[in-house]
Amino acid sequence: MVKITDVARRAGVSPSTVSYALSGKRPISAETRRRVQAAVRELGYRPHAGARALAGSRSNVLALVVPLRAGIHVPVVMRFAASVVTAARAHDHDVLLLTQEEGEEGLRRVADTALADALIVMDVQLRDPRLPLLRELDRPSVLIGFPRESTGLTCIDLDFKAAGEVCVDHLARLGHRVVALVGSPPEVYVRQTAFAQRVVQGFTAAADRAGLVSSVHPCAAAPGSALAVAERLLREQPAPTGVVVHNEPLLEPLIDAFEQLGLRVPGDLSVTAICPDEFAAAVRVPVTSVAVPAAEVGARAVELLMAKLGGAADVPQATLLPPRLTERASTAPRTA
Amino acid sequence: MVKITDVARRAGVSPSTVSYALSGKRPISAETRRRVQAAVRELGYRPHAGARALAGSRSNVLALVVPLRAGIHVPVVMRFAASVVTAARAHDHDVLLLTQEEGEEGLRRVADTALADALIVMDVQLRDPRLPLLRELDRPSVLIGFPRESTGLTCIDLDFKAAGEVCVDHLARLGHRVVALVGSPPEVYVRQTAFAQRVVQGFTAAADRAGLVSSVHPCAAAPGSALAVAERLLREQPAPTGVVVHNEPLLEPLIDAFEQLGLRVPGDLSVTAICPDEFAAAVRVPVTSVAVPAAEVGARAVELLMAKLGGAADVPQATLLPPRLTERASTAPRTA
DNA sequence: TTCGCCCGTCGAAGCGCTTCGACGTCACCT
DNA sequence: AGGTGACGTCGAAGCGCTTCGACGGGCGAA
Repeated sequence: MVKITDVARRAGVSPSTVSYALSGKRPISAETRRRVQAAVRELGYRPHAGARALAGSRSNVLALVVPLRAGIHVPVVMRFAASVVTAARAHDHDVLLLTQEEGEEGLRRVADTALADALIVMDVQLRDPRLPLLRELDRPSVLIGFPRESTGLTCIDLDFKAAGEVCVDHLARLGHRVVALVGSPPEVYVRQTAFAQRVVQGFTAAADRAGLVSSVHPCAAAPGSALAVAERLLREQPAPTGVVVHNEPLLEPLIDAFEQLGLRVPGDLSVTAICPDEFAAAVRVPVTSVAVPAAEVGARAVELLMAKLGGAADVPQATLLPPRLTERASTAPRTA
Repeated sequence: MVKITDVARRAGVSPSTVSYALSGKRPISAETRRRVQAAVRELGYRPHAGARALAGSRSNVLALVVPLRAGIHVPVVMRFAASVVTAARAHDHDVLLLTQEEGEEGLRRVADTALADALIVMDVQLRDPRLPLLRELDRPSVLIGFPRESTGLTCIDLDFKAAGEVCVDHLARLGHRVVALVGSPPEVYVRQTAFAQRVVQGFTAAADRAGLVSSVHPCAAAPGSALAVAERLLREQPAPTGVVVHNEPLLEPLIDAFEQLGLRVPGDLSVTAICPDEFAAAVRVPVTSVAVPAAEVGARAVELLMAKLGGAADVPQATLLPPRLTERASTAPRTA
């Protein structure tokens, strides 16, 4: 293994000079820097992560807690995760993968052992048991999602409440008077998953405000459940003509189910969704949707963390990304 | 931060004794061990990961390369990943998440910096560019998947060739004479992804052996592509009565498409799949399938790695899990 | 009783890096 | 011409842990 002293010898300088030349924490002459870099290249030098972490008290590792649990849609989660990894690498950091099951103990472990020097937590619940821990931990953290009480924490997410509102407003503007929300699986609500709850709030509030009749239908992603919900919706009195879908895996099957029941989308029924754009655009009938900007959220979560690690005092506590609705083929003015 | 000297003082012993008491690498009296453990608990001691890695030249971190690229089904990948994380934790290791894009450079980096002390690589291609690197690296690695030439490497996976054969044999036994394989998206084959190629080999070989007419259809997971493939299959002369699906997201839509075209499953058409059991069982018509045992593969990959890290000399180079076919509702004897 | 050995413990060295204080040199100002 | 910084570099200390060799005391064997 080639170490910093090897590089120093080869470049004809002291180890500390090598360190400074590489970190830029002290001025080093252009000539010396060049020699050091040449030596690094020639020897294939890579600083030892452990040694660096010990001496510098920075591991350059971020811990990411991903929810791999019932009811959450894995491809969406992985979009967030992938963008976190990419952004972290851009800041010369690596990402440690923690699962939800590790829970608070896992967070405490990576923090206390100095394995990671910052944490990113996904799948936040309204009253999340991890919040006290995150507040007291000496390491900075960022939540992707908003708990009920977020003071003292740094949170970022799409404004899901506004997203629910935007969908309803869009349907209302098209003349729809009866709307329904096809939501995430029941267990997601039972757990009080923040983003799911917020969509319901926004959906209901906007419907009330606009004087619409509205209903909410949590919905598992089981086979045939699309058809079941579709039938249930059509039996309602009055029957909805506008539907908001907040359940990625159900989106396509649901539209199929409607058509199977003799309803045309958007002819008889307008559908909007809250999901990543790629999903909405890839459905057979491209769906008007509010984008869940996973890539942006992941990247900005990392930026926030880097700012906190850098000691910035002005890191915003709350970052709510405004919803952006893209009209596609699944919504149309109400007929008759 | 509480360190080993704090624990030592509290327990009335030397730091080295604490270390030995915790690692068990030297005999320590029961009484002393008890006092050390008490001190650890009372002070909430956690060894510093960096210091430990530096002194012990073991980081207790595994690097996992996950493929988040076109054509691969994310939920399946994450099953592997989740089981790797769980198994790693059971061995007191953590998991560093690398994406495919980081490529060879990423592997080399985590190995050379001693960030990780072992590697797990997924999504292996028949002639994978990473193989030379993995062979020369000083750190042990395990591949989930088999390249064409695997000598000098440790690989584990479902025996996909046998899986393809088992599916065909099952259909042949039911009397089907014309079979089709609905495979992964074209780009997966273009990349020479090992498991996809192996299924094709097994499928074709078994069909030839049994004297069946067979055809192979790579198939993207686009909207409406299920219907397109279904139509294409039915237009063939002779038309297949047995179908093997090796494409998770297409499984349910494909069956829907067949029924939409007037074919009953399994009445007119038998369908088998190669996918995790949970997926096959969750389709509207539960599908006879060969299980992709993601949990087992992930766990055993970690076991193999631990054996190699432990210096075991007898770690098997190749572990091919035999296919296990479960009959469900989607296959029946050929009628007429 | 004495010798030798093993068990349990200790002290010290050292893993590879960062960082702090110090020092020499040179340019610039007065 | 001497004083004053700033610049560029060096040496040494130390991050928290593991591990090696050594050592004392107890025991069994001779």
